[in-house]
Amino acid sequence: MSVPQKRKHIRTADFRHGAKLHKGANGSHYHPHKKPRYVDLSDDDLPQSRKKPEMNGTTSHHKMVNGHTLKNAKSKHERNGQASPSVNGISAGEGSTTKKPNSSANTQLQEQRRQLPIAKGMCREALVEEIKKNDVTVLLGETGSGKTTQVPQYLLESDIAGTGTIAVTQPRRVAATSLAARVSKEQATPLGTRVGYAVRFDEKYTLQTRIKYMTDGMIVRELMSDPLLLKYSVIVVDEAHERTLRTDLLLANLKTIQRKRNAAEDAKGKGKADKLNPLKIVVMSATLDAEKFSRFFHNAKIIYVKGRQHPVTIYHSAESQIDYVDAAMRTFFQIHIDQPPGDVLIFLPGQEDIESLQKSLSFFTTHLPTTNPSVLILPMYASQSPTSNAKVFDPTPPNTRKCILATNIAETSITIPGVKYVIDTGKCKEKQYLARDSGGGFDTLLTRDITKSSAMQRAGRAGREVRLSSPLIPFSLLIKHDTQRAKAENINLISHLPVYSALKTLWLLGAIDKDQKLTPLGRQMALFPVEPHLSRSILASSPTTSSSSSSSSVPPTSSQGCTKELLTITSVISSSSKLFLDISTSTSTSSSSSTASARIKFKHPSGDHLTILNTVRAYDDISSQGSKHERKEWCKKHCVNERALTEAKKIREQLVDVCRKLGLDPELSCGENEGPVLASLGYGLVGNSAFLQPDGSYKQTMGHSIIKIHPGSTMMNEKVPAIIYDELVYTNQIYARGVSAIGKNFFVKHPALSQRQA
DNA sequence: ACAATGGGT
Repeated sequence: MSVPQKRKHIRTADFRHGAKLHKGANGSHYHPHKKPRYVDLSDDDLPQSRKKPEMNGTTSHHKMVNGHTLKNAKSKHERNGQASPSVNGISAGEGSTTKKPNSSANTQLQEQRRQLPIAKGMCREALVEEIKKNDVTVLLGETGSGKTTQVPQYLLESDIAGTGTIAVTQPRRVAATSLAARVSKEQATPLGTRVGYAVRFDEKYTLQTRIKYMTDGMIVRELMSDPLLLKYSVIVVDEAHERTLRTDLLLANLKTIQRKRNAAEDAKGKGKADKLNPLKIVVMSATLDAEKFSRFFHNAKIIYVKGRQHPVTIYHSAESQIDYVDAAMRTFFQIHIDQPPGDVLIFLPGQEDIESLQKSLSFFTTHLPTTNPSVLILPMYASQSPTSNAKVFDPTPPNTRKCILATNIAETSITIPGVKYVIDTGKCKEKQYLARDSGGGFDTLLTRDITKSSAMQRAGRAGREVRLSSPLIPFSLLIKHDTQRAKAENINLISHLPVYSALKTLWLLGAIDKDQKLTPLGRQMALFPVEPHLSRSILASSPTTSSSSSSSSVPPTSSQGCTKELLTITSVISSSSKLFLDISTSTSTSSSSSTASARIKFKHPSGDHLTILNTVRAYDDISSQGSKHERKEWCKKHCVNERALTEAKKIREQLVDVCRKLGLDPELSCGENEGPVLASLGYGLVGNSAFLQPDGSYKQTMGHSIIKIHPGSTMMNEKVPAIIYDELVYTNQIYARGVSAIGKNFFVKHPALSQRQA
């Protein structure tokens, strides 16, 4: 089989997410000119050696010695398993610690556990031994090795965890919940007892829970109330290679926490320190990034675990696919008509593509001869309800082929039973920051090609894969191209720009001071689980706090409190789904007018923010009087998305809790006098402001870009001297979304802006 | 003159 060559991308996100902005748990802070104390985890120092193994990365049959441990990853070639024979065969290690099966289903489950690569040979013993010996262990496990489900159980079944909880962090919600369900079954205990999970708005665990799967964002939140994470005796950071800001932040904090806790343990005998339980850290990664994590933790031991149980056959499309949705559809039918039973998983970049493919698939499947099995199409993406996402795990009905259309939500750590074929469009979406200096100054969400490790992860979801990306681009050419680009744009500068920009925003909001130290205001802001500009707006709505904490960069406070209103508006803005729905079925002209009329009904002359407030107030009126049915009808009639409102309500409850903790009155209301609402929003959105230009467009106050008001805004046809907006979206032009008119005077008074204009 | 949204709290 030929070795497919895959494009190596410069990932802007890696620069943005570089490990440089981290604040240590001890309050240390970022200095742009200082080198970080710890080894840089970002890709800036990407060694040449990494590229070479990657070329072999997609070969389907990795041969790796089971349980083979290497200190500090010195011999990289061994990882490609050149010709090392596998030493399977000795199925030791399952004797004494295995639970007694209590049913035939459980017997089967335990047999499956024993068949996992990680359970074979001496792997389990070696693993437990190493983790016992070392404070930090880096585990490089290939897809399908079983590390995510088994390692926590091994830790539990040995005495490593003591009486504490084992936390296993995941980058995705569905992964955390479905893993907990799976491992619960393997432990033969009800979900939420011995094995549980915690994701936002949904948790199932008790104080007795020993293994807790959770999203990394969740544990980062817990860090604020429990800075040493004393609840946990072992923290397993899974999918560490995903490298988001959160995982980097978590790893940086864990290093500090471990130093404190384990030092206290050493000093215990001398009676110096309080009794702190020591912390074990296990970092699990599916890619060769393991070396970086090892270096970060003072050359922690790296353990390699062999991968998948069944070889994956990868088919590439013969040529580059431009219309990848169409290509995915044609590939699906090739599989459906020619191939034996087995469910299909299709990876697509976003909701829009998923919906469009769903439409065409369901159209064509109804026209198939009845001799074919029927097709059950199941979409899966984060902004869909958890219940709908959970449907993909249901068993496939008889004489049916399940076809799952997923974003990268399904990329890691989930196993969908029955999936035998994966069709990968090779695309994903990612937020990228477009630096001010290159005409931007805002985030973009663009479709791009996936990375090599993503491709491997996706392939790992099944036994067979059809990949629609083109393998024809010569690898060497791309490296050259990337180097040129890096040179042209001055890579070092680029890597720092977003950081500077983020710091500037925080400074503008008063969250950090000139030395980049978190201010008391910033500390309060961080407690709210919303974007900084929104938490700043909430705090501005309470007269007492903003006057007491106001620094020189903050204008005088509004006289009247309006926290109640701000909580409503910011929770709706934070919701992941849109408040107003467009019914874009067949009648395009009439539907757009009906959406418009729905908005006009609640439209507030000042713009979208108070329109949101009007809508929620109207909805609350209806729900307090009417039945559930009437409420639904009302939403339908006014093109209001009830899911956005229910999600906003849950977010609002969280925000209310934070307010109470801070001693703010969440009921503080300005009633019908809505002036203070916009004034408060202005505090947070000061960087998101623009002035009217003679030609009717707007120009950023804090950037050079010309922007237009988004056609979905109530302000679309209005010409006002100045606006604030929630965000910019970049499509053919730069559009401002969530727009309100604001008095020009507010900004003239703002020191940060007047300074700039002077 | 025309609307593009991955993942996480």
